[in-house]
Amino acid sequence: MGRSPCCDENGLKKGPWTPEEDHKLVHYIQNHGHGSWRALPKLAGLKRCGKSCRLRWTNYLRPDIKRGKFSPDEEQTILNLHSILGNKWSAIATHLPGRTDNEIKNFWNTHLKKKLIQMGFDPMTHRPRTDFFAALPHLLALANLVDPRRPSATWPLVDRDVGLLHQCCLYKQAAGDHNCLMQPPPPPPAFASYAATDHPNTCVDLILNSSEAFGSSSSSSALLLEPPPEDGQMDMNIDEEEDLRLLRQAAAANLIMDNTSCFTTWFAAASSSSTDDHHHQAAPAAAPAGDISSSDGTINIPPPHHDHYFLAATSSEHHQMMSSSLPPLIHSSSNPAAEGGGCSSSSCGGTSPSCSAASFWPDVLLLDDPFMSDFANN
DNA sequence: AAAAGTCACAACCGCCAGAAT
DNA sequence: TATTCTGGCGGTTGTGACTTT
Repeated sequence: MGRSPCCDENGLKKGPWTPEEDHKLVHYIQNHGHGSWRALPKLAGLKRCGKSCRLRWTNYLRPDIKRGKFSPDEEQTILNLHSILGNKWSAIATHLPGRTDNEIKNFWNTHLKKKLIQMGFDPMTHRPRTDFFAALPHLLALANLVDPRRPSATWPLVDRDVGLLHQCCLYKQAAGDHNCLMQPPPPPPAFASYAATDHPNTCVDLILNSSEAFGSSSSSSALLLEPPPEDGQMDMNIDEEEDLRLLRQAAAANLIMDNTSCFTTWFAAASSSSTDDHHHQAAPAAAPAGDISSSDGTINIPPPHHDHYFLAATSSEHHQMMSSSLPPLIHSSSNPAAEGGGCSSSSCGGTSPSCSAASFWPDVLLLDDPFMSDFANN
């Protein structure tokens, strides 16, 4: 029962609109209204299909369109709405006067999506990403930081790594563990200012505590490592075999951020193939080039103050508890867009999380926005 | 200065739902 | 009821502008 595309007719122009065409279209609609879009081109003297005219008008020529950069408020609104509505650009656009769905969609695809990814969030679910393999190069760099026996130094750090740390905190919060010392660091790109403050959690602290986040703070199977000497002088001559042994031991014991098995797998893989990546030097771990976004690309890490350094182990019971206490991947109840359909099968794949757009943004983001509050209450 | 790469965004395409016939 | 028309939507592409090498 298909019908031919509206632009199949011979002689109809496609491509960019000329100023003359714009003028004809605007002039006609101002005088007559658009009426039937199919009939409009002929009446307005345009060699375009009605659909092209409608898009040109609604996305570009309409007088009430606000052009220019999106304000921070608009950006936040889009993030909030997208976390609930998903890719319902037209629905999102109704809450942003003067902005078209096309404009919002473009802004999302070119800015916000990348921003979320960089922060370690899945842009579709708004939840922390779990595809740790994708971050493997960064995590390999972090592996050097994880080793508390390495001397404090000026370590390069990338925003994405901070995003991963942010994930750790969010997961821990989601797990309902209130006993952890760790508080969520601000996510990047606030990292530069974060690093410049007297925030009690240094990067090393965060990493160490993040192991608690995914294990049990009362775990009896914690793998204790040697604390640094009292004078703060650390052994620079660490035996590589011993180092690798510890790493493998950690992986084998299901350690470190292990609410996803892939991270353990990563850890095992990293430790077994890390002779090139896991140097034992006083020099900082090399971070991927071009990814450093803090002001000078570095962060000063003071000596850790823990009595013991440990890679917290997770008992299988606790591991299970942690997994079950995490928020579900799909919050369909909070996402009418996912429930009500409207996603094409090609883009959503039915039950794909990309269709659910479950919100995992902090509540403050929701409460700040009157619309979001209303939405949440209804 | 030129080539290559990246970004931003206008425009197009195909599909869908509802209205009209 | 079946078919066609129409407007709308979301995904994708093409291309010019800009940046980097």
